[in-house]
Amino acid sequence: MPELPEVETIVRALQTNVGASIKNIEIRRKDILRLEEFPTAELHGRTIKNIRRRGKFLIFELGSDLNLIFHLGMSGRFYMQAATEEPVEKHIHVIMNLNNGISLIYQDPRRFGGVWLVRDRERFFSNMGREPLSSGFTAVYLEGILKQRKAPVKNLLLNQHLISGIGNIYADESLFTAGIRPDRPAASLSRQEIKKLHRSIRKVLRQGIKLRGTTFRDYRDAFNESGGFQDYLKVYGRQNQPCQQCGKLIQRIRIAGRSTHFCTNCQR
DNA sequence: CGCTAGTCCTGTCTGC
DNA sequence: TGCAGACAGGACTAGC
Repeated sequence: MPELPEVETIVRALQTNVGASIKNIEIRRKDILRLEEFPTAELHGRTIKNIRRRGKFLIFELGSDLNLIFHLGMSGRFYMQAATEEPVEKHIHVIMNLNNGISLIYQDPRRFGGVWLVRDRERFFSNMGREPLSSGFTAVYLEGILKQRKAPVKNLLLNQHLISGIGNIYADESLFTAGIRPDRPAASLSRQEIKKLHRSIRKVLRQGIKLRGTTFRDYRDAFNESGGFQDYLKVYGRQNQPCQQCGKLIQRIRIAGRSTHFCTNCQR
């Protein structure tokens, strides 16, 4: 469920724990661990040097040689609570108790997410596409991704090896803002359209972050609170409702197995 | 190599 | 109220 703006929101809230150290870590479900070797003993006593995001991944830097990395999948949550509070909810898989009295809780009912313990962070992320809000994500880079490819443009926006962090909601919203149908073959976009799409992606993601993410169903931030961007969605989840720009009913189709929302009049 | 369909899992909502 | 079926902010993979 969480895409770039949601993970970014969580990371920013967790920053208050930088400098704290890990008293202990409780792994309640082993199958959420994505590595055969997962030496939890190495985590004890480690100081959290930094907390950051890469794409949809949440990274705890525990020194120059160790990173604890989470992916929230479709249904994952990551939140803080006082260590004195009992973790009562279902599907809590990891609890990290810090020496500042805070417990960090990782919860994921569907278990599409995962946890990694990674020494070489560069290598772990070597196959990932550029960050859409970084200076490296230019219109020229986007053009390079889209040209010569006949897959629907939306598929390519969702491909984490090409661009990191965009998911189903922000793909649909970016394409609406750009006025481009999601099922257009990528190679059919003109240079002007690519420029518009590039600007739209950045604009929509920035707005998503500013409003602290989208709570469409069950996303919650690190304080277990809802986001605000759901009130500003133009197409996602608005099938059969009138387009706010032209009044035509928003359509829902299926692209690459994902439900896809767009306006047949405003997007061409 | 590019692309699509199928798969993993639990919870929730809709319609009969 | 029960129950079946569809669907969900993701991402691998097998196979064409």
